[in-house]
Amino acid sequence: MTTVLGKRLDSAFYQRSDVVVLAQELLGKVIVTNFPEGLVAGRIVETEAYRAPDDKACHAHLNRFTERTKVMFLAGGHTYIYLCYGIHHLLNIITGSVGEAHAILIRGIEPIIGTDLMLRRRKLAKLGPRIGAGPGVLSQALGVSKQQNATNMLTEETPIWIEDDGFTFREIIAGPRIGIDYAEECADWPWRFYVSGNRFVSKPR
DNA sequence: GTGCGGATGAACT
DNA sequence: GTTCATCCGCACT
Repeated sequence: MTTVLGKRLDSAFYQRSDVVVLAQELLGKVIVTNFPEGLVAGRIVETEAYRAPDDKACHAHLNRFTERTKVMFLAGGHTYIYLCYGIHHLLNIITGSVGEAHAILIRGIEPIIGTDLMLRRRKLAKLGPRIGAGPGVLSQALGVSKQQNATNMLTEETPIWIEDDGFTFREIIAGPRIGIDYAEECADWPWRFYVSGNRFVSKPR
């Protein structure tokens, strides 16, 4: 099983049921993609937790089961990637056991490996926040799209996986999630987590 | 079959 | 601060 900096996160990590804790623990982990054009890796600096069935912002609120949400009910360790605003592919990590439709949205990454390829994919000349700050741009930098939806990152060779290299950030900040005003009282839940002072954290509108 | 709006980003003013 | 690109999922007929 290919790794580049540490060991891959395993089922024991992904399949715990507290998605809000896991969203915090994902900060500092390294997300890797390996496509024919090259391998790239970035450290996760911003996440959001989405929990079924009680969270109104979660696509699987009340365990709603549709063609789109069915992958959320798979075992922790699968990807959930969907198209938002008809343009942006948003990358989520499914957590919990089979039937628990929890997801963690990756919202910010700090490039570590393959920065040049990420810059090319983003059509940028030099390194800056626009390479990885925001859920849409980070998917573009990593080269992921809906085609990688439902990837099981626990199997042998996958185009996308997450590693733990032992690194942890010191100061984590919690705040309300972005872009979910419709979610009523759930809109205020402080389930967005980010690294204090890191420039690859997205900016609220 | 149709209509609405969204877990956004970029380019404007 | 505002506008717009762009399209699928979902609810409803």
